[in-house]
Amino acid sequence: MGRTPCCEKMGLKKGPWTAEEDEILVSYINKNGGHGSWRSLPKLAGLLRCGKSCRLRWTNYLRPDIKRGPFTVEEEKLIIQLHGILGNRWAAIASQLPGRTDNEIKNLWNTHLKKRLICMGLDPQTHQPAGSSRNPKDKAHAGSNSTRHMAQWESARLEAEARLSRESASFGSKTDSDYFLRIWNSEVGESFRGVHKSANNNMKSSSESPISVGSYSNKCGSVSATSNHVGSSTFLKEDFDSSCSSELQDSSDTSLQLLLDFPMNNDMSFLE
DNA sequence: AAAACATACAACCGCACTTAA
DNA sequence: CTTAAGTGCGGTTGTATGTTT
Repeated sequence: MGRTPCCEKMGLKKGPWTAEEDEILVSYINKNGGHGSWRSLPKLAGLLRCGKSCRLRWTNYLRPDIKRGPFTVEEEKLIIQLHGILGNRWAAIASQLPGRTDNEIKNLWNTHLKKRLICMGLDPQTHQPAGSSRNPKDKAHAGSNSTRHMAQWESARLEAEARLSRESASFGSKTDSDYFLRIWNSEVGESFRGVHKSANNNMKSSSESPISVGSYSNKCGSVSATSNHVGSSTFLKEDFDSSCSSELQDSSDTSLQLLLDFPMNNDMSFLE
């Protein structure tokens, strides 16, 4: 159907935003209690930018709730975990990291995290050991990782719900279970359930489960325990030695560990 | 000191999806 | 139902900055 350009291209500015432009955009949005129509915003605000550019600048940089500064180790771990589940769905991943934008996460992934996975000998797309899916058949197979994983998710969800109802009277603080349910009920879980739906008919019980999350954590555990060629991948030692072997310090670590250590054989004893 | 190279990140582009007429 | 506008998203590029030679 052929899209028309979002704006007249002639005479509109491109490239980096100036402080003046930022100020105009921010004050316009503040004054009007929102951006309204992005398309008409530049004209109304007096900016020589297209609406798309304004939206991008606002959502990725000027929004007041944006958390700037370096990513924490926990955030990086979470991104890797979520990427294993969701793939390159940056917006969905960003929705689990308050104050972080999809663009920021995408940049982090492309500049740091992807390399780390490669250094660890993992395929950054499938989170499988590199070279394990050279067979073209495996390419199609890779798409079913989440399919195989969904039974575990579903089981874990049911377990968590049951456990939560048991514990709800005695716990006021965050537990593994409620964190799991929070994810399950979030966009991530929603996305996963979407996969579940579409793949439901193809679902077969599988004894082995080389799913992304499970195999990833296992790989990390074994690598950090045995690898002699860590080299530049300090990530392995610093992040995963601590996360895989030391005491968990807080609920977020615990929650992450829940995902990292997701069992590969439907053994849900970790929930007990 | 300067050129070459590498890295990080903001911004752009185009496609896909949603919604309203 | 069809069509086009509006918006969101992911891939990619351009440029500023840092590092190495």
